[in-house]
Amino acid sequence: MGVTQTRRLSADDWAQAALASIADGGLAAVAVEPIAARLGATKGSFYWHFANREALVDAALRRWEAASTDEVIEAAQTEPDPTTRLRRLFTHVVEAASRDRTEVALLATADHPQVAPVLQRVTERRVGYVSALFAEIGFPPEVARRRGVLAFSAYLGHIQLAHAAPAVLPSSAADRRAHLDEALQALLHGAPH
Amino acid sequence: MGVTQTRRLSADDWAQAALASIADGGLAAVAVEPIAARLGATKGSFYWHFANREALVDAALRRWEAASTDEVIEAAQTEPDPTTRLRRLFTHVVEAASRDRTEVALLATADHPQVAPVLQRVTERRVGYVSALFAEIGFPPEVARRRGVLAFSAYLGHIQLAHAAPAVLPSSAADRRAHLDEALQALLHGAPH
DNA sequence: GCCACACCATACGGTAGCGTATGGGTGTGA
DNA sequence: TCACACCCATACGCTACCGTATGGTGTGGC
Repeated sequence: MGVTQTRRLSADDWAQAALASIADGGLAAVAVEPIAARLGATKGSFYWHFANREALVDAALRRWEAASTDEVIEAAQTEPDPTTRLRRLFTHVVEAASRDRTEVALLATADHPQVAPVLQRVTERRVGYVSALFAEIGFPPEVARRRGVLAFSAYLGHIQLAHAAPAVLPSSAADRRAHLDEALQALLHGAPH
Repeated sequence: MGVTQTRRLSADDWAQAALASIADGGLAAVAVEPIAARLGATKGSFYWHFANREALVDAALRRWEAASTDEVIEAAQTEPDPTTRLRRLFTHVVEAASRDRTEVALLATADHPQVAPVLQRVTERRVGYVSALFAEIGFPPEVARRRGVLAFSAYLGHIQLAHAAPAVLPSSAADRRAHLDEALQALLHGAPH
């Protein structure tokens, strides 16, 4: 009984806890002692599993990169029509970002030498995916690419707004829907049918 | 002669240096001792002008808020046509953000209790301005607002991309122009003439 | 020419975090 | 059951920073 678990910890437990710390406190919140306390352990445990803090950050980022690539695939793969797939992707990904703040938190430390390459890879994959979607809809490659970058920019800016100044975003469900319609209409204008 | 200046420092000198630190190291870089070293002074000077670090951060943010409101006004006020004004605003503000990283840096600490209200005010003002521009172009108020929010989202996302994954953005001047055209075309589609 | 005050340097104590050293406990295979 | 690898706690030194205490210096007003 009792809350304290006598179970031993694995390296993965630490990585998971580190990722959770990133999500709600940014990269700076990945601190060995606080996380140890959160896990009900001490640094002694940590330094057995990892060489140093850098290795922990690396493990957490590896975890995030893997998860964030799986996620995109899972999102809307069932939907045959690419246009509705784009809409579903948008709604899903915006909602996901408001639940899980990891992406915004990592964006906040895009400069960091360990974060930068991960963020670049994930971003390029995502932009590539959205661009492919526009191509599938029927836009010529260069246009599709530009629309894809624009769509991803709008997404990034949106989650940033939701985080920094939610008051400017529509609050009611109806307004949010109208906003999404407006955005999709703009991004898809001139689409071949 | 010599580099070392015997001049005394003002509170404003400190605020300016703090803002510069934010620009190239984020809020965490606002540390008394490093800035003192950078100014060729010591903490003794600082704690004469300010009560503590919090007051310094406050002064720096105040400076930024003032500067960032003046800036928008100055940008494109001479241009009579609102559509070209929008285009000029876009190009100006994107280029400004790549020179001066303060906005991205502050966005990275949008959670911070001192930063949050400043960021909200500035964001609301800017979104309001762009929305007004769309209204002036001829869109009905609700549509103009949505287009304004969308345009600002695209802007935010763009400068974020330029910072975190510049490889996905167009590199040549011609491609950048094509990208801007595409974005404006999307944002302005269905505009009354 | 001197005094007072604005301005600043130096020295100190305190905190949070990183990393190391060292020893103790615990399970498991021989 | 004994040894040894595995896992962890405690204690320590180190660094970077915040804030305070205290004394020193230059300069304007008289």
